[in-house]
Amino acid sequence: MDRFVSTVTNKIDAKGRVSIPAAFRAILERDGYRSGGSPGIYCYPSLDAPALDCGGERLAQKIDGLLAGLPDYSDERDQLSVALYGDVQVLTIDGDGRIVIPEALRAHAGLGDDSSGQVTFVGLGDKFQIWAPLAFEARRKAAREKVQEHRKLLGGV
Amino acid sequence: MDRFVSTVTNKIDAKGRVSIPAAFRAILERDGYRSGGSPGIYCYPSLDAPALDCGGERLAQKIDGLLAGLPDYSDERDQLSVALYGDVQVLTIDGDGRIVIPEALRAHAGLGDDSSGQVTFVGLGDKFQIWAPLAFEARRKAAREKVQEHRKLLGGV
DNA sequence: TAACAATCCATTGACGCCCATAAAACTCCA
DNA sequence: TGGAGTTTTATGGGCGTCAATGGATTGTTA
Repeated sequence: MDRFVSTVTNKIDAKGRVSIPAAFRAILERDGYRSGGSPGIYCYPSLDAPALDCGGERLAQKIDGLLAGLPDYSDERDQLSVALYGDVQVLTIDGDGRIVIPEALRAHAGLGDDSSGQVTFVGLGDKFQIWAPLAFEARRKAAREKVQEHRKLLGGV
Repeated sequence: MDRFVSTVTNKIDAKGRVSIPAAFRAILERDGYRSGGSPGIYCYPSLDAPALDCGGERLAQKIDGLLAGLPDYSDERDQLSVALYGDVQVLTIDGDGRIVIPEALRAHAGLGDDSSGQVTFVGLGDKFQIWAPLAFEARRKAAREKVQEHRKLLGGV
C-alpha cells in the first residue's frame, strides 16, 4: 500500500494556490477522493495540532468507519458527524496539481501568519498534514528531543 | 458513495430565498428527490436539535427503513412516524438552485431570529442540516469537545 | 385587483482552466 | 564520468465560466 512520506515546503502564490508535492500527487491519483468528475483531497483541521489533515478516499472511508457503529439518527451520531464531516473540505486539484486552501482551514493551521508565504507538507503514512513552516519546525524539534530521551532509556538504537 | 461534507453559510434574501451550496446541489442532482417534474430536497425538523435535516432520495428511504423495522400498530411506530413524516416538506429547487424555507420549518430552527439574514448548511455524510449561524457555532464547539473526549475510543483519526 | 409565488434576467466576484517560464531531475550517449 | 538534451515540477499570470445574490417581470389565486 502506498504511503505518504517525507517533508516538502512549497510556496503559496498571490491567488492562494499551492502545488501539492509530486510524490503525494502520484499517490492521490490512485487513491484520490473524487466527487463528480475532478479529483480532490479530503481535508480537515487536525484535532490535536495546528495543522490540516489530508488524504484521499482511504482517509474518508476511515472516518466513515468511525461513525458506522453508531445508530442512525441518534443525537450522538449527529454530534460526532458535525465534528468529523462538518469541518471537512474537499479541495479540488487543478490541472497543474495545485489546491486552494479556504480561509476556514487556513485560520486553523495559521497558514500565512508568518510572512514566508509557504506551507509545509508532511507525510504520515496514510494521510499527510499541512503546516505553517515555523510551527512545524518547532514541532519537529520537540519530537527529536523526545526521541533522544527515549534513546537513552532504550540504550542506544 | 457521495457524502455531504463541509460547512457553508449563505444569505437569505428579502423574499426568503437561499442558495443551496453548489457542492450539495451536485450530490442532490444524482441522488435527488423528485416529485413530479422538478427536483427537490427532503426536509424536516431535526428531532434533537434546532435545525433542519435535509437530503435526497437516499435519506427518504433510510427513514422508511427505520420505520419498517418497528412492529405495525405499535405506539412507538405511530409516534415516530408522526414525528418523522408529519413535518416533512419537499422543498423545490428553483432554476437558480435556491429554495424557500416555509415558516413552520424556519421557526423550528430559529432561522432569521438573529439579524444576520444568513443560514448555515452543514454536511453530515448522508444528509445535511440547516442552522442559524450562531446556534451552529455553539453546536460545533460542543461537537469538537465531544470528539476530544471520545478520541481514545475512536482511535487516532 | 392586491398579495403572493414562481421564473427570468443581470451583476459581480471567485474559481477553474489554460498557457508560459524557469529551475530541477533525469536520461542517455560519447 | 561528464555534459547535452529532454522531461517533470514548481510557480506566475490571463481569461472565461459559474455560483451567489439582487432585482424585475409574469403568472396565480383569493
